[in-house]
Amino acid sequence: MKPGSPEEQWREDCAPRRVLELFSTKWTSMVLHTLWARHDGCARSAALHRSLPAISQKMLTQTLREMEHAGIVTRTVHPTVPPAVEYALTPLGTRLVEPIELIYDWARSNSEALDALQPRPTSRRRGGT
Amino acid sequence: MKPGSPEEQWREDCAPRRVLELFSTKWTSMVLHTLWARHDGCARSAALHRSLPAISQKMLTQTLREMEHAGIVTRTVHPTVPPAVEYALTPLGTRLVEPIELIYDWARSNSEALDALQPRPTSRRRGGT
DNA sequence: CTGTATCCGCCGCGATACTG
DNA sequence: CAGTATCGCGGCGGATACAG
Repeated sequence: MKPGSPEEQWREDCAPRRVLELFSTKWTSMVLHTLWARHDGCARSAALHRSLPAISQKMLTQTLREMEHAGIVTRTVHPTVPPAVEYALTPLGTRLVEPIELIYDWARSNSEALDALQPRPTSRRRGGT
Repeated sequence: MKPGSPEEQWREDCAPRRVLELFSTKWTSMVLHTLWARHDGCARSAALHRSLPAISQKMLTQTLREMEHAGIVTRTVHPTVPPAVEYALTPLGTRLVEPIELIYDWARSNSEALDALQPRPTSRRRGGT
């Protein structure tokens, strides 16, 4: 235990926080999982989009850009026409996949227990009767 | 690979999505980590608050409630005066800690690489000059 | 000590339209 | 095909005040 630095580890700019922020956005983990599980770590934008139809073009690009910036994917532009852009997991990103997959495994292993819970009393309606 | 269910696994109400939503809120992972790493899986509200001074009372309660609802912590009210409320990790929650800790480990192992990246070109300012 | 209620700013994210 | 710009809404989350 470090008596002098109880919570200093939670500075906004520390590595853990930076990573957590990645996953605080809606699509990061799904894009990461999809890229890895369904595209073997390398896919074009359109292919990813087909695997994740629910994501908007805007958020797909934005999410991938943040991931690129975090060093977990690379972005390669092939100067063809029409242009083709390929996203590939970096070794760093591949190592990040493992814990993410564990979370998915956890969720699936306990889906019964999770389903037994009420839908979600979260977010109360203001004008609710 | 399941050719017939390309993205049906991403229904809003499936277990993986439900879990991801937990971590899409700002404090869940930090509360989980803190409860486990600094309080041995069991702590009173005030103690947690002391370990995470940056969180507001409101968000601490709200986050813990969502975690309770997800079955990863229990909430025990001791009818004393003043009241004491104790939050404890469930076995389910304890198993969820592992992948979370791996993410922290990943972040710490690669903090150098992460630090080498630009601050964050994310979130562009709208009215920027 | 623990928790709820209210107000409110900020920004994540979707929809749409447009560029190369 | 890939990406950007813009608009608008919903809701996360902080501050504050109050209750048991």
